[in-house]
Amino acid sequence: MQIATWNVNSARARQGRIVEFLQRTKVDVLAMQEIKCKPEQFPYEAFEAIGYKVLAHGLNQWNGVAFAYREDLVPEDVETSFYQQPEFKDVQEARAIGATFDGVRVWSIYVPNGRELDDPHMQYKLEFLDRLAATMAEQLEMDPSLEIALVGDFNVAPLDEDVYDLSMFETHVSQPERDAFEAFEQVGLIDKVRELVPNAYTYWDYKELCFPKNNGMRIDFMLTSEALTERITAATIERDERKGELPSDHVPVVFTLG
DNA sequence: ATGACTCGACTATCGAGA
Repeated sequence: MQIATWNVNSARARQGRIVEFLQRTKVDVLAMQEIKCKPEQFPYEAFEAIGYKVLAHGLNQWNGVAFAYREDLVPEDVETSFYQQPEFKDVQEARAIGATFDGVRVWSIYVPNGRELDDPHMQYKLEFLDRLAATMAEQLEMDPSLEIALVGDFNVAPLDEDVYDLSMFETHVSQPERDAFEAFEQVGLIDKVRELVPNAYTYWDYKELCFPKNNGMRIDFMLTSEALTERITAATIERDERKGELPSDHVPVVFTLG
């Protein structure tokens, strides 16, 4: 079984590339972020034509998360938010969708952008990360044998090497954001992909030739509970997906289970 | 060697992304 995560930056604009990726890799489950549409606007036909079904959660043209999964799989216990997921201005945004595939609990997560260190969105981001870690901790305390994959765009660069030039950044690398990210490790969610694919970026801004200059960031992660981590046999970061026509600014991250 | 952001929204600038 293969699971992937990809911030696609619009499911409609990217449908051709997403379908080609699925045909090429044949991943079983693809967790998407930034689908930028409502469920009724999702381009289901292109996915169904190649044997994939879709679960989408989106409120408007912002955010939005989804799963594409092989049509023989049956998603169970679908949730479109996590327990006490924070709101911004009384709106619970479409930033989380969870479903169990073949016994693996997969969450597609799009962590809010904090914008600036003193922006209200930064407090929202930190609360979002805190609540998410607390929810995962509660579930793993009840059953440490759970196979959980918490994947998506975390909008945090945990290590200095995860950005091309530390002096260019204030957000994504701040200590509060890094502390909030480290909480996942403390509750038992492990970044096995980093061990298998060190020194790689997952995002390059569209602006200022960032990709040709390799001015990137590592902000997309696949965190796994201990039971699931033990099953991971391989991982890739699909850097070539940043090339060519109409790329997303993020690339897919993939792991394989034995 | 060059390039020099993209998407979706009340289609025309603008918010959002990081």
